[in-house]
Order: sequence, then structure tokens, then C-alpha cells
Amino acid sequence: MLKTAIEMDKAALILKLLGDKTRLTMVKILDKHDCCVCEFVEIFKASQPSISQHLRKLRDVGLVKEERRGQWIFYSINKTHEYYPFVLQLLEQLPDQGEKLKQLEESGSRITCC
Amino acid sequence: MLKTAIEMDKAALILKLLGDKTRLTMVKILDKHDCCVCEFVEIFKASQPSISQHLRKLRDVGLVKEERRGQWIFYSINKTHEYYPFVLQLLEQLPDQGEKLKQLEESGSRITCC
DNA sequence: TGCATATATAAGCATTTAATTATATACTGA
DNA sequence: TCAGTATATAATTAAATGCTTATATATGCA
Repeated sequence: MLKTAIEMDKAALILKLLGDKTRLTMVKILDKHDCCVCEFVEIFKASQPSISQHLRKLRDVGLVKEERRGQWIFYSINKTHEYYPFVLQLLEQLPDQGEKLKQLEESGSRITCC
Repeated sequence: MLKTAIEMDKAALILKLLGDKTRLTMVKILDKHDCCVCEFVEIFKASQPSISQHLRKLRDVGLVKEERRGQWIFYSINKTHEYYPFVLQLLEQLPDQGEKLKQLEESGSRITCC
């Protein structure tokens, strides 16, 4: 695996994106589980447009990708992103967010289509 | 050494601070060498107030500390900061910025008082 | 003491950001 | 085809950010 040199301005851009609690948590969750928009709406108790806009920013730099599954659009981490190793290394130091998904399941809000 | 649990909101706060090219580069440099304000002014070709304001933000969260040495105020990394290990691990992935200091020395602008 | 240098801080302003509200698009199932 | 659900996007607005200009404070030196 070739290690690409990190550039300061690109690193700063990524850190800026992750310097938001909602987006940071999203990425941490997505690193382990795909999620659809409405799940995030539930998890963060935020409005749908707000969640969509956060996801768009992550998608715009290519950190996450989207895929339609029936009625839903699922987001997942783009593990081929040039800076994914940089991001991963950071995520590994953050506390596991699996509990948030467990709560979703318990409340019957977890989407498990397809 | 006790490993402290990283909290998502504190991590996001730190990443937000580092999500600025000037501050990210400052911290990367400071991790290896103390620097005074006027050196940063030279390195970044920025105004003195602008540099002071960036340093203040870093100081406000305790990531860097200041120390007067004669006429100058030197900044250094606070390696006892609760989240320093988190930051360090990030810095280690960034390209070395030693060249910037070398250029300072060559231009005779490096401060080496005390 | 008085001037130059180094730094901090305050005020003002332009830009960016993140949320809300409103609306459009796409899919599902009756 | 129509209603309901999921999502994206545009427009608006409030708040946060980062810069500039202006000024104050502290040190060093003649």
C-alpha cells in the first residue's frame, strides 16, 4: 500500500469538516455501519434538511458515499478516499458510538431493508 | 499512564481549532520547536494581530502555553494537555515543517534569545 | 526618561457557517 | 394514479469566524 503524503491544506480542510460534533459522530458511526438519513435524524434529534446538509459536506469532499436502497438512501464511508487512513487513525481514538444504534434498534427505528 | 476517555464534543472542538491551515501548521511547528509571535508573523506572512489571535485560540483551550523571554513571548505546546496524545497522533501524520524554520534562519529572522 | 520593538486586545466589517422554512424529486404501496 | 414517506436543495437568517485598523501595555536600550 502506497502511503500518500498528506498536504497541510487538505488536512486542515478535513479537520475543519470533522470539527463539528454532528459530522464527527456521523463519520465515527459510518465507519462501522452504513446508515440512512432518517436514522441520523433520529440519532441526532435534528431536522432532516440539517442532516442532509451535513452529509452533503462530507460527500462533497468524498469522505462518504451514498447509495439508494429502495426508499432510502444509505451513506457509507469511502474507504478508498486518499485521506481515509488519516481519518481512520483519528476515529480510532474516539469512543465507540454503537450504543446510539442500539438505542435506535430498541426504539424500532433502525432501518434494515435490502 | 492513565488513558483518559476522549469525549466527542471536546474532540470536535479540538478538530475545529486545528481545522485551520495556519493554526494546524503552528501546532505542528510548536510540537518540535518553541516559537515567538514575530517568527510566526514572518513564516505565515500574516499580520501580527492575526497571528496573536490564532495563538490566543490555541491558548484558550490550553493546547499551547506562553512564556516571556525578555522582549519576546515564546509559545510552546502544552504536552500535559488532556488531549495532547490525541493531537500528537494527528500531527505525526502531517509533513514535517522544519523547512519553514530553516528558511527563517537563512533569512536571519530566527529569534534565539535566552 | 524617551523611543523602538514585541505583543495583546478591542472594535468594526466581510465572509462563512449552520439552522430553519419552503419546495421539489423519487420511490412505495394501495 | 394517488397518498405517504424519504430525501435533496434553495432561500433566508442568525451566529460565528477571521481579518483589518487602532490602540494599549511591556520590555530593552540609548
